[in-house]
Amino acid sequence: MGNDFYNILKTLKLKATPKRIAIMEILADEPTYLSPDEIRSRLKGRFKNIGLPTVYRNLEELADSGIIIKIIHPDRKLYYFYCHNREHHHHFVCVQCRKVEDINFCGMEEIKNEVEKNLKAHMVSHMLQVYGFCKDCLKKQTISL
Amino acid sequence: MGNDFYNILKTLKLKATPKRIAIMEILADEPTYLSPDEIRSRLKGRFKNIGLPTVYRNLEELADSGIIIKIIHPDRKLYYFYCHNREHHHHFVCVQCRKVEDINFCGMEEIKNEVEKNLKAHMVSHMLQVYGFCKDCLKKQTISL
DNA sequence: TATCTAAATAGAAATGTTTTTTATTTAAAA
DNA sequence: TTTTAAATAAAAAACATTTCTATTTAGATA
Ligand SMILES: [Mn+2]
Ligand SMILES: [Mn+2]
Ligand SMILES: [Zn+2]
Ligand SMILES: [Zn+2]
Repeated sequence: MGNDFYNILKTLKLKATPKRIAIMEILADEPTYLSPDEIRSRLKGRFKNIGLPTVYRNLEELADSGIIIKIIHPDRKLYYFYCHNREHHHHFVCVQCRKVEDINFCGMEEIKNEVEKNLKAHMVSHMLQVYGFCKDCLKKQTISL
Repeated sequence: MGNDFYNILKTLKLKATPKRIAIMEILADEPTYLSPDEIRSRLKGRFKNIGLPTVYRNLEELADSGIIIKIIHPDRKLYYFYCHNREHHHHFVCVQCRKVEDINFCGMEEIKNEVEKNLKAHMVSHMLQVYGFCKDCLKKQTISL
């Protein structure tokens, strides 16, 4: 039965509203990251009325709960992506076609060690993201490196 | 003579305007990251007229040239910081007092390997940032971890 | 199944950072 | 000095994101 978003939302103690489920379905079907407004456009095909604040609020909640991820983009806008990999990992983001791919290297141990032993600080979170051109975009030869 | 910002700007092929130099001096004197508007407030003490677009433009140019760094903050606002360390490195950012400290671990080799060998992609840039509470803020005991 | 309540929502309005525009000024090269 | 491209101030605009509030709804409970 594929992705059981209803039960995922239950587990997260969020009401399984049709719009919330639709947002997850849309993201899970999409191989690229999407902006809140693009997500709303897709929702318009399924719902007569849909408010942009609802989209923003749900995306924030779902990202906070960890079921979707927020892409930190150089253009400083918000983008979201559904990642099936439930392990801690990071992402390679293609700045041309918006593809997102897993990076299984993190270095968290070394970072944590540096922060806690050297700086005597407490690490709350870390972010690592890699930007570039993916395999397919390189093939298309539209980029001069 | 300390920091020779005039010549640094010359090297970067940027005009050494008084405001540009002042922005660099302000940042170099500051142990924390500053917002564009905070930088403008400090500039107001030195210049009668100073436009916010000028501050934004200069910060962007200086960050692009690599002489100052842009802090990617969870609050999604822009912050800038003058870092004296000219080696490639990353930062620990205290979300309470805004202190910035160097992290000398990067993992770029492993990341590059993963991106180029596994994903067959081309890496343009990467960002790594660590958020937390610094040593001093931990001492003040105002945080419950 | 009907009732209830906190959570979720639409729609409109506000927010506020960042960017654009244009006329003017200035750094620094010639 | 003269010249010119770069930098600037000021005002306006852009525009993504958030706030507000009345209404609706999911899902618990009787
Ligand atoms: Mn992933
Ligand atoms: Mn540094
Ligand atoms: Zn990690
Ligand atoms: Zn690095």
